[in-house]
Amino acid sequence: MELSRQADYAIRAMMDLAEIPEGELSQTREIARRQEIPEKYLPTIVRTLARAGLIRTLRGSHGGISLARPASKITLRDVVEAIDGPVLLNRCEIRPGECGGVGDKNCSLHTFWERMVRDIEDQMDSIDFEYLVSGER
Amino acid sequence: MELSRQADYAIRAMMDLAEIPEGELSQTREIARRQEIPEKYLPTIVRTLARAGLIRTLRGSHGGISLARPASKITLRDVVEAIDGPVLLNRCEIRPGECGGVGDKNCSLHTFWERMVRDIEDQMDSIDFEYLVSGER
DNA sequence: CATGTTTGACATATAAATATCACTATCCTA
DNA sequence: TAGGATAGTGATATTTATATGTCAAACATG
Repeated sequence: MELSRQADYAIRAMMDLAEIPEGELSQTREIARRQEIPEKYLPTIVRTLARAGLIRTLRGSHGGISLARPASKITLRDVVEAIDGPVLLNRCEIRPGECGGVGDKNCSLHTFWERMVRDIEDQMDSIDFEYLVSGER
Repeated sequence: MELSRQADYAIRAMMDLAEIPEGELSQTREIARRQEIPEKYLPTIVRTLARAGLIRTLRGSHGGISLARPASKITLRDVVEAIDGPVLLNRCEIRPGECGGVGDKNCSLHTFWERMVRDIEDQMDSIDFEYLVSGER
């Protein structure tokens, strides 16, 4: 069970953006270099983040990208779900009622995963990028 | 963030085994059919579980597989880690100290992931296959 | 308004996970 | 001890994730 590499890259790019003063732009090439993300790969990730409304982009000379709203208003979960979709889908959850549980009884596994997903979501909801960057909230 | 399909299959196969009386054997083909796991794929997963010491196998006519120890002594974490390895590795954890945190300060992200991994591990430790199958502990 | 710079989009390449196949080793039973 | 049934193993195919490359669109500046 791992976070996808794309999500990891996205989180670090967002942290990089959260470091600079609000409203200023960074170039993806610089972010990639600082965060050790493949230079040619980051644009693909940035596009997804932009479509999800998490960052703003500006083309052209002196263009770049920036957070679409204050770092304190963007959570880890926002970023992870923008990239990977909902947390921890397993087949048991995708098709409720057909849990693969033997017989007709309720699937204990299903119940367990539901609780765990909720916990993970709650924890990721509680972490915003201002905290990640400053260590304070 | 998802569980790998292999781990999902492995968990359901183990639940299937936990349903039958201790010591009796099941055939992988039957397990695959009941749990809707690709028939040709399950042997690959079974092999990993056997090497991890979680199941016993017997070849030949009337052969099959069974849990290597009582279902109450096998946890979800045992199975998930046998298949996928340690939980939730992200690059931040793989290379401590090089968190991609900007500057030299401690990486808040790192701290967060550590806590979350511990929580997930604890939850998966607390669920054994007897509970999963019977709903009781 | 021409030029250089930077992102957007899409096509392609590579790597990893998932799934299948063919063949071998082992075991039970007659 | 021969035959059939079952798992073991490694090779191969397929699908998905990751990464790169190419060119177009937008923008600032002179």
